[in-house]
Amino acid sequence: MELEKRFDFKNVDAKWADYWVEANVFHAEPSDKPAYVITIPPPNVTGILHMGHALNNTLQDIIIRYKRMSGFEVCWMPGTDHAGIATQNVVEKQLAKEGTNRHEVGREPMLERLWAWKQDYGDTIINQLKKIGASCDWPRTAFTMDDNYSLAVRRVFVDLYQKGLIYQGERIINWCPRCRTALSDEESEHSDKQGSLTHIRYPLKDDPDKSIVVATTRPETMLGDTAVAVNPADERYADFIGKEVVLPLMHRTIPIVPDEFVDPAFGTGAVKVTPAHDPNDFEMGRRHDLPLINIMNEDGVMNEHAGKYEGRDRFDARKAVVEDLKAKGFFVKQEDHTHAVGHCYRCHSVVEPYLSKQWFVKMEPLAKPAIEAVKTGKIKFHPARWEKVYMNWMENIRDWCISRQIWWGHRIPVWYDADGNPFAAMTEDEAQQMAGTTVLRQDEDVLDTWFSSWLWPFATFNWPEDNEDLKFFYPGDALFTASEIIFFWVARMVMAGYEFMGDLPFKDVFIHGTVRDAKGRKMSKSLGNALDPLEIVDEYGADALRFSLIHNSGQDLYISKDNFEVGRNFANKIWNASRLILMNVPDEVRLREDKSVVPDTDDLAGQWIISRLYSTLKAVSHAIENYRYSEAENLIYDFFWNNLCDWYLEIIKNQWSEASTQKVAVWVLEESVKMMHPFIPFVTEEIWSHLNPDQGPLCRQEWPKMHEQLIAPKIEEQMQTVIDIIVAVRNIRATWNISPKQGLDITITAEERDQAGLTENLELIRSRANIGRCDLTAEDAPAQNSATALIGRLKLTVPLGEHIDVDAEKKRLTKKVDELKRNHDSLEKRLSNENFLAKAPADVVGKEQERLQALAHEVRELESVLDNLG
RNA sequence: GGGCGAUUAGCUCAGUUGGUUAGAGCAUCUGACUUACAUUCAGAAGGUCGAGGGUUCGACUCCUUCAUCGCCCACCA
Repeated sequence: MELEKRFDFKNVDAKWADYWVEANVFHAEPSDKPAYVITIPPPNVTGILHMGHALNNTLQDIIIRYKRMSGFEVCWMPGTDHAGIATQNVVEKQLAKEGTNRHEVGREPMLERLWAWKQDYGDTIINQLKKIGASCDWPRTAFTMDDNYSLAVRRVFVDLYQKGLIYQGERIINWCPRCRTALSDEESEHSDKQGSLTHIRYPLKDDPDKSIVVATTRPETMLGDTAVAVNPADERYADFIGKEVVLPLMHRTIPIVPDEFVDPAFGTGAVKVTPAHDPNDFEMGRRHDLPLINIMNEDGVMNEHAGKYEGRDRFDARKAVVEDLKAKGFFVKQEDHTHAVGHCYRCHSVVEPYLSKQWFVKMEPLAKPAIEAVKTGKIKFHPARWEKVYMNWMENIRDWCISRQIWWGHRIPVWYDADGNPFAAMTEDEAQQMAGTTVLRQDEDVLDTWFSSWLWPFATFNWPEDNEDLKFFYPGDALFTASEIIFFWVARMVMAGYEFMGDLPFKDVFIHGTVRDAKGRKMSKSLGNALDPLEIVDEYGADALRFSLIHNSGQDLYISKDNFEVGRNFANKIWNASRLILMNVPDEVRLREDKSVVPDTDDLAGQWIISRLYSTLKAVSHAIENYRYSEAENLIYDFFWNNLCDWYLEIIKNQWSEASTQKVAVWVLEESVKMMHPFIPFVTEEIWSHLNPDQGPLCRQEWPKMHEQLIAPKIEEQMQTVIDIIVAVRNIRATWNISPKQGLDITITAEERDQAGLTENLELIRSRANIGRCDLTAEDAPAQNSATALIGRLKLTVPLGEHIDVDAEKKRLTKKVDELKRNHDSLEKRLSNENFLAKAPADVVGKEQERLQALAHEVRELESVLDNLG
């Protein structure tokens, strides 16, 4: 059996990406195995795979493949989210190109277009996930607007409505004038903007010479003012309270009211009150029974209540109002002012606080068990600090505005009769029965996209239907995500889980970093700095993409193209090492009967590599269980490359004819590809198919069985000494410019107790370091014209004749001795410190004493060598 | 205005209850056409662990102050 000379990752990637899906190897059904379920953030149907997805899905796939191999019935539910506003925006852009808009097209035809769009592009990201090897349960692929899912959404709405947790109310909400819909607080992203604070004079009605000056960041809203407020304790304005001012430009008379909310220290200490356009003003308006004047249309254009400004866009009106105030002498001044401005999280338009009738969910009761779950440790965040972020939000939770004035989504299951009485029901029939009439009108609005996302962990298993899947796969185990959607999604899933399933949706929440470019900027299409994962797959391979991402994953990842070479090189290394082994191991050994038996070997290198294999396996399993993937990868990399390839495969180069060598080599390779598979699935799957054509795919094999007793510290130590000696010889060659081809004689000076272990391995040292004679002696070796190296208690002496420059060697050794002396002296000082002796634990002191002796020994040795060098 | 995180080799990152000689990969330098791999092999060099102070026998690790960068939250117009 031979592998192709060149590792063609493109073929391998395509072959297995297809096979895994077609053979349906990732499908899970309720069974007698324990379940392991992860909750994947369903990507938007608008999405194409970006680096963040690639990282997120790789992390998930590692644990999933690991758990699958470890005997769990693993379910990773794939799917997409309808992403209401985002998707509608995309299709609206198409319409705009055609010179029309959704209002011209009409609701039903627009929905048809949206569905058609979903049909055409909805699978894009799913197909891309397949290419990077995400081992999802593909036949279960879900969509948040599937029929059964929609049923769950309505069930939840009606249920919460009946419990009194959903209500309708007229409030100031975040309004996106571009999308023409309400947004939740979370959907309005605040960022600091350099703006200005405009000071405006409002003259008193009875005494126009006197006036009160207010300050505002949104001058145009003055058109809707219905009062001015001052703090009742503010002496400056004591006389003004109860009086009236004339609103400039509008010539309306409005009262001056006292309100505790006003901070005398800010601005002028007097606030214009615009109840229809500011949440605080709205509250003040309620307290003082002020009228609400809405001056703006849904698209941000001034309406008939804005007087002569009607028909002008809000920012346009802002300028005009300021100009007119200046012209009429009401303008006082404008000063720079930085403040946070809300932006639509989908289209980035400036969000307008807007008075509107919307549906809300009362969140406090839902938050209670969700807080409890994290407090008691039933749900854990990794890293744990994110718990604080979650808690802070949960404990200060505010009601959730869930209605959206768009068409793409779950239509609110509420019907109104002729008098406007609402009936929340699963179907129109049901509503008709409740209403006692067939003349009903359904609410025009749809639900926030997250109102369906938060049901994902159980709605995807056909809740509310009671079924085996749901019983078996709920609750789930882990969730992996970036921090951005902790509030949007993670927190709400926990609440929904407790409210509707009576149990948490997952136990571990793993928050990973954000992928940034080499300069630390977020990768984004608009910046043009985004690396396309599929391009990387094409150029470096899917394994390289995965391996390199994890290799670089600390907090946030700073990624540039070169970073993917690590993964590509490693995959190539795996390929070639496998090729070497497959070339040298006969079929009867490779296909042997006793596949489960660890081969016996009595040579040091064989025992060593097996010991290293199991040391690594143990550490890797442990690291994966603790979500320390980059650590696991380093362990694997170090083992495979530095132990297996650089030493073991080199050592056995001339002993391939031995049966035990063949067995060890093929065993180590088999166990290695299993161990590496979660991280680097494509190349390992391919190699496995050559190693074991008849045992089914590697992804369904069992995780290597641990053999604790084969971890042999003594063997590893012995081998390490051998390695150190060989490295020392190579080092001497490099220092004195002696070709590896030129044989050398060496003498190893060792105490009696160290000789036994060495004698058996001299042959190994000789062949690896190209040594002619290798003497092992307890006597001191002659140092004339020789290079010297110390390896622990051993001394290596290499006579070099004319190759050596004695003065240079003296200089080199002197430098070393000085360094050793420095260490020795500081150690000695520490060991003579009574405090240290008294307070440090005995084993630390003991270790230090041993080390001091060793150092003293080394210093003596080198000094004597220096004396005798000649 | 609050809260959080980061700062370790030229670059990207490790460093698990404080234990002394701080580790990788890439890049750099030197050498190698060795029949698995030049996406390779052998060797080397490179760090007062952001700054100051403190706790301790001992600090990259714990506390504190500061600096720089980044993130999140917040209805001060």
